[in-house]
Amino acid sequence: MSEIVSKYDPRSIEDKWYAYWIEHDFFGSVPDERPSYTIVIPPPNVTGVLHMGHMLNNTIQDILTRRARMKGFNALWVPGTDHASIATEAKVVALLKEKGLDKNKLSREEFLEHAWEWREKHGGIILKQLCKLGASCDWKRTKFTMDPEMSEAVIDVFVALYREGLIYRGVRMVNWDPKALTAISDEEVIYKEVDSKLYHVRYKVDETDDYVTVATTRPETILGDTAVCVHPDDPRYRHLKNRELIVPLVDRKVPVIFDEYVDMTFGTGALKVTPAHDINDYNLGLKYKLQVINIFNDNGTLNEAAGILVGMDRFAARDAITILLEQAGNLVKVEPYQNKMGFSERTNEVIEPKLSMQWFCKMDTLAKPALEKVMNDEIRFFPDKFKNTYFHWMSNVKDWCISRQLWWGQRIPAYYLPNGEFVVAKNIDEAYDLAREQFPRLDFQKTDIKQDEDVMDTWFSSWLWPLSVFDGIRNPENEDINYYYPTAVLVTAPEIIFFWVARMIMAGLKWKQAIPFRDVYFTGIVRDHLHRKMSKSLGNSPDPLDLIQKYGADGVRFGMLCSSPAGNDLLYDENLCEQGRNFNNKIWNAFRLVKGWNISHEVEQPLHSTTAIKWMQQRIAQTSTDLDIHFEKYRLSEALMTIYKLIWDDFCSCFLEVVKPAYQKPVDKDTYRDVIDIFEKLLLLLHPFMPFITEELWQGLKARTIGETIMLQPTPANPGFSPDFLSRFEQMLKVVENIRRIRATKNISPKNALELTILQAKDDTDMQCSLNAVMSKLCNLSSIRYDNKKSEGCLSFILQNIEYLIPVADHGNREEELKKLQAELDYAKKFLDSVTRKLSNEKFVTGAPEHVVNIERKKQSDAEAKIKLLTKQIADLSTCPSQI
RNA sequence: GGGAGCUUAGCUCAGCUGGUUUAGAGCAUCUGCCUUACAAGCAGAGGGUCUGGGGUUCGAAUCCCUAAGCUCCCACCA
Repeated sequence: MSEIVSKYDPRSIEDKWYAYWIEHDFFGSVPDERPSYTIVIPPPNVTGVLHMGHMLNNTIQDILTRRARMKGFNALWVPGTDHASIATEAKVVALLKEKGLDKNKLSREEFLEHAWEWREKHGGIILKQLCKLGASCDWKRTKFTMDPEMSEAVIDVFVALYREGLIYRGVRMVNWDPKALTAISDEEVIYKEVDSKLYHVRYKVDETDDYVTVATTRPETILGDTAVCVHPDDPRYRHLKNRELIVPLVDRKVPVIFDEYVDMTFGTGALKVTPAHDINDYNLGLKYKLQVINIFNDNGTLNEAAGILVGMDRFAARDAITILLEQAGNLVKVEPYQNKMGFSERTNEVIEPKLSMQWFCKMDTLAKPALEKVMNDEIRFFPDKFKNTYFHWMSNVKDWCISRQLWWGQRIPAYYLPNGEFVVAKNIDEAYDLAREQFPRLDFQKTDIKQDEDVMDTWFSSWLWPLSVFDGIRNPENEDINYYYPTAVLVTAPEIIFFWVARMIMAGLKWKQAIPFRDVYFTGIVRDHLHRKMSKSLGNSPDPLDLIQKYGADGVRFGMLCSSPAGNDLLYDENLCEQGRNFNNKIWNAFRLVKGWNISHEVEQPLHSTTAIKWMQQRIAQTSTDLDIHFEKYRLSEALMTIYKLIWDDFCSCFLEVVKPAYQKPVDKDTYRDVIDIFEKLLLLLHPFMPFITEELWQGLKARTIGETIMLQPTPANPGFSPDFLSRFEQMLKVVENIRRIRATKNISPKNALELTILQAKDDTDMQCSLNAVMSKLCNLSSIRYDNKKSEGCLSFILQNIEYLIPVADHGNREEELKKLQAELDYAKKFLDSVTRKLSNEKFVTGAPEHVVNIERKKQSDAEAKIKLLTKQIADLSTCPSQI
């Protein structure tokens, strides 16, 4: 125990306990008889550095894991990182550039060496940062999506799916990233609204002096035009049947085609067709067998096929072409135009639709069962509104482009023979054997076989994650996979519901015939208090490690969780962490108080303590029940708030105030024992949310032996509670409040004892005596008297139709008192009115259920009684000319 | 263009199948206190016609319609 001071200092404590937990392997898990509770981490990119989104996401996972552990599950949280092909490769390329190295001048092997070196050096940063947060991952099980056995599983899956016909190779229009020089999937394209221009360009009709004007946002693609399309019903263009047009600048003759695809109302109703550079044009090209002219190099510059401006970048070419068109008199007009453009998620480069040979994974047969499992709630989404999103996407799912023109990743296991034929196999040896078998007449050596240059999409390894971390692909019946799978819950962001969540469900059903997780908890986006997304470029994202340094991991965890129901964005404000830190401090000081007491074996346990202990125990039992419900529904912030109030309001503000001994007096041993016991239970309930301070105090509360930890204690047993007792206690606290209000308004020091008179027949039941004892302690009452008539010189209040009197020397302003009473009376009358109106409505009395009517009747009689009392008070006060 | 969701106190949010709701919480605010655990605190107080308008019902924050504002997702409109 460090020196006890009034300010809690997490820094001296957190690292110590984390090291202790690691040392004793408390996070570790191996299969046993207990039920399993598994979470696999959404693997952060190896390039990643901890940001606020990770903080939120991983705090939630840690809370769920720790809670499950204490609930008697064999809980396992599997950590790991993702190789993130594009992001990492871009990073390594940039780093090499700094060193004066050009990726293109390196061999594949050389580049990969650099990449691995980079990942050895920097790849684990984010996981170390998670330790600071208190993450209770089983680090011995840390996986990386490019670990040899993980990669092997990916290759196995590719080969198997290929043999089943679910993976195929084909020429398609793909989203090309001219900066990263790779195709990317539809999900990696982000569409943004941009201000651009609509260019109206005229094409000469061959063998006439006529012109046709088309509207385009991309005049540079004119160089690749191979047709102009108009609507068959468009009267403006009927005369163009069988005509040809001349493409400006390149003087190519192209046909006019007629297709209903064209929107007659847009622009001039004539559409230029560039099959190589637009998906719709491509489709038209297929339909009308148009020539396909690719005018771009992979890096987005014009190639030889463009004919002019060769080598110029596509955007520079746009300006150049515009000028050329204008000079030739073919630019009719240019107007401002808003349209959506696709950008690469990774490089933010404008996507270029490009025709290329790629590998695809067929989705429809995989998607169908995966859709069902969510729609029938076998997999539950929290919040469930994401079911709609999921349904929509899964019902219209398109094939997945899984090849990437990169080096960092699992290389496509397709092997090409010199003549262009290929086989798909796990490795070169198998490929060779297979090729021999399939092409017996071909003459080739093993060294003639060349593996495909491309790697697979990162998500093609991540979709296997819940299986592959347990080696469930290569070894489908091993002990781990059968014990830990399906996992309990996936905690992730809604942005990757298609990238990842949907595909994991498909993979789980395909390879293990079972769902990968029972629940999915979608976190929101972390925003600043101005509702702006936290981002590097805005500079509004605090460094989580700085926050931990300032407020402690427990404080930050509190801040993250305090206001973030599933699916809701978290409006982060440093103020929340401050609240968390204050809470730490509050608990810390409660601990100081209790541990500072002298214990006496002679003193009897006072009645007020006995009563308060009984109450506190029952409040804990009641709260435990609430917590179970909150956790079941993933209402984590509500769960935290529930404990927060239990500790701050009930335990500190009320309970400790009752049981704490008078100044410099000792506490009796029974009370001490029970207080420690109660404190311990509270720490257990709080532990999943604030692991460090709870461990520190739990260790200090009683003598513990090395190797003990709060982490592995079971949550407190729930002995049940009496709602009647709790509500009586609650009412007593209302009396306390009123007495305090009188003290506050009349400036009566808490040191001056007061006499309380209750206008009621004497109640000396055990229960009432107990409650009175507590009340006396909390309000510093010298006596509690029962009477049937009012004495002079008192201030009074009414609760539950019982009048309470406190004698007060300074009687204060009678007018003011009258005014207050009158206001209270008015309120009561109005209330009675509304109740009476309800009750005199025959339809209500006959229509409403009996218990509802009874409630109203009770309200009515209570209100009547209250009015009577208030009226009497007012009469007393105004007839008595000068009280006291 | 299609779809989903949101709008309750200054802020962030609860409010489950309509009925102990003339609406709760935390934070913030205000007042009084450096009271012998804690000023990162204690005690007390104020604050909302539940976005507007209609409707259903004995009864609506809750269900329906409608208007406005905001947010997100999906889609190949040049």
